[in-house]
Amino acid sequence: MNKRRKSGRVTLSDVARKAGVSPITVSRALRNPDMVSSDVVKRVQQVVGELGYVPDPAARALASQRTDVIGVIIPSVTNNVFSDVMRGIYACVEETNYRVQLGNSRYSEREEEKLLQTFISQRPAGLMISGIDQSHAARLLLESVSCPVVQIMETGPDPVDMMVGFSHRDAARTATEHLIAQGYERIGFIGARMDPRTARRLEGYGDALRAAGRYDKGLVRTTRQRSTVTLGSEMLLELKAARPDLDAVLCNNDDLALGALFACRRQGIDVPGELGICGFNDLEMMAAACPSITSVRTCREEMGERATGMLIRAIEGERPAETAVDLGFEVIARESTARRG
Amino acid sequence: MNKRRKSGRVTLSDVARKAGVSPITVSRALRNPDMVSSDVVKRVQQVVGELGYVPDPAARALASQRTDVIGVIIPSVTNNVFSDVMRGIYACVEETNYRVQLGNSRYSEREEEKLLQTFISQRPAGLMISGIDQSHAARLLLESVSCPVVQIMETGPDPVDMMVGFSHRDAARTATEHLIAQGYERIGFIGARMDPRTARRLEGYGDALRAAGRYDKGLVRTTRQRSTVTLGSEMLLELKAARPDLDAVLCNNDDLALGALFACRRQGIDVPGELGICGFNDLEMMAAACPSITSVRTCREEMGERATGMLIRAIEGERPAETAVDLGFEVIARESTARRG
DNA sequence: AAACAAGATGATAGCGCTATCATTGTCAAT
DNA sequence: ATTGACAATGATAGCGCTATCATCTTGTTT
Repeated sequence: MNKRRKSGRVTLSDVARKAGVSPITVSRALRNPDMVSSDVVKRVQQVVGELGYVPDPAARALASQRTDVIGVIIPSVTNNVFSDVMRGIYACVEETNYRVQLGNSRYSEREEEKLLQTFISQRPAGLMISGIDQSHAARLLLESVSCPVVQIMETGPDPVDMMVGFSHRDAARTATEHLIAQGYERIGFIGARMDPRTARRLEGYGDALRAAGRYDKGLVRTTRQRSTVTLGSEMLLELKAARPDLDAVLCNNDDLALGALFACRRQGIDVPGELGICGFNDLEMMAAACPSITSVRTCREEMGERATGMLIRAIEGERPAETAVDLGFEVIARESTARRG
Repeated sequence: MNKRRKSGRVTLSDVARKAGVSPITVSRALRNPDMVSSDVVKRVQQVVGELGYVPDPAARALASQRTDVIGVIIPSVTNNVFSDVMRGIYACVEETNYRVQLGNSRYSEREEEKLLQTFISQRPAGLMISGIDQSHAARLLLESVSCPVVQIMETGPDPVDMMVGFSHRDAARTATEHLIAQGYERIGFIGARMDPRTARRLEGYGDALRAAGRYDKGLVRTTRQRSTVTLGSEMLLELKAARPDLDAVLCNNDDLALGALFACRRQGIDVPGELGICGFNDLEMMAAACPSITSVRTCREEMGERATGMLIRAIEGERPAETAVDLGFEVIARESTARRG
């Protein structure tokens, strides 16, 4: 009777025994093959295959004080914007040995701090966090952590470590300037889920209109509700009812823009003649819509990829020269704002 | 000079020393408080707070042979359908101590097997996998694993362990019958990303039309491309060009349906008069569209929640009575198929 | 031939936790 | 008073891996 636990798992020692070398040599053959003669490496790999050995990540983490985990904290798993970023992250990570651990802060600072705590207790290889508006506590945690960190989605001064994003404020300003250039005069703003990025877009909208001497806060509608297409319809109708002179609207994101478009169709409001509509993010459907919808193209997938690439390079000791990358944006003008076109 | 490694981390022993008890007692106070006197528990918790102790999951995993990880394998992180399911999963998991580890198989069997292998090496507390069409190797892995397993998205005979989903075939059949009942006669099908679930929907479509004596394979268009709104427009136009007598179309999913709607608008095809359109999944935007689009409502979020709940209960030893849950579906009739209504 | 560097391998000792069994103290039953 | 049952706590020994230092080959240098 063996009273000791034992998991029944094939271990390094099993491989070592069968290959006729010591366990530590097997470890080296698998992790640092160039420290071991090439025929030993070959023999070890053969035995690994025969026995179906799979390393135990927990044991490795405990012994070496490090893991292959890249912790990613985003505020929403549902939002299209983040799922595009995730796609970029997975695309980049999948050809490496790193694993992604996803945390969902649900737009809550408390939740974010808790997640950070949990992640850090796992000694992650790297951390990725969305936004630049961490709470003080979260910021301290991030600064004290010993692994590389990338902030994504935005650019800003004073990165914790690295940063990949673009300026939401500039993007919204440019989009608003586009509406002005198209000859629209009373340009509204509708925004849902007012997170810090959305707030900065609203600022950019304000910048452009103030510069043109046309800012009117009665044309702005925001809500904390989660943004949906239906909500876009409702908000547009509400704004239009309150301000019948409204002749264009900058939407906080594409869902709202699509909702606004449908509302117009339903009410017989001509787009772009009677009302111009501009979205934000340029989801794929914007081009397909009828009329097609002007939007601000942002490189979401690329953002995930670049951030992951930088993180992995930093983990492996090659700190990139440029630690803050601005991926920019582009206003894609389409039918929905083609008043003079 | 201490040559031993040491991570600088606060450990159980530090807490034990300060609280004046043995490490194992601290462990018990935290994991099984009812095995320890209540004042010791209180004292330990106090010290944990003062020292900021956070348990090391790797050490725990190694010593106890188990983790709090729930492995989830889905084919796509971008697809709206899965992100709704994910939302349900996270909603359920976030109030527990389990963690989700997400794996993205990208619709590849190889990838799925690899992920399964990786997950299993981590001794997960439970596994969730989408679909019922695992490869033989994956099936063997799942059957040999010692933790509970839930298959989601579909129902079918012969679950590995537990199952939560609905019948895609029945759903598509019912949707097709709805089109027939609305008086449509030449009903087409457009489908992208032909995964097993999509294939079963196509079968359901065929079932209904064959039963009505109206099946015509020339009315079916499928592609392996990933589905997008733009693709929906293209496929509809192509099908309509090839078969001008087409008077309704069942779309494999809502993106395609939306694309089809936009294409009709662009071509001046009247919906629902000249063409009926039915989607699948009932994404939120279907109700907001103009005309609103008929679709098959599926309980994606609930599916994630139920599956996670069942998994956690099984992990904790309470095997649910019902191991295969059919969540059903509902055809939501809207304007896009209201030819007689 | 002696001395040494570099390369390959091994022995040892943990990483931070928990399973297991052993010990102690307490109280009711005999 | 003696016994046993039970509750609370502790001592010990790993879980499967790798960091560290030690040893043993080689080939190279003078």
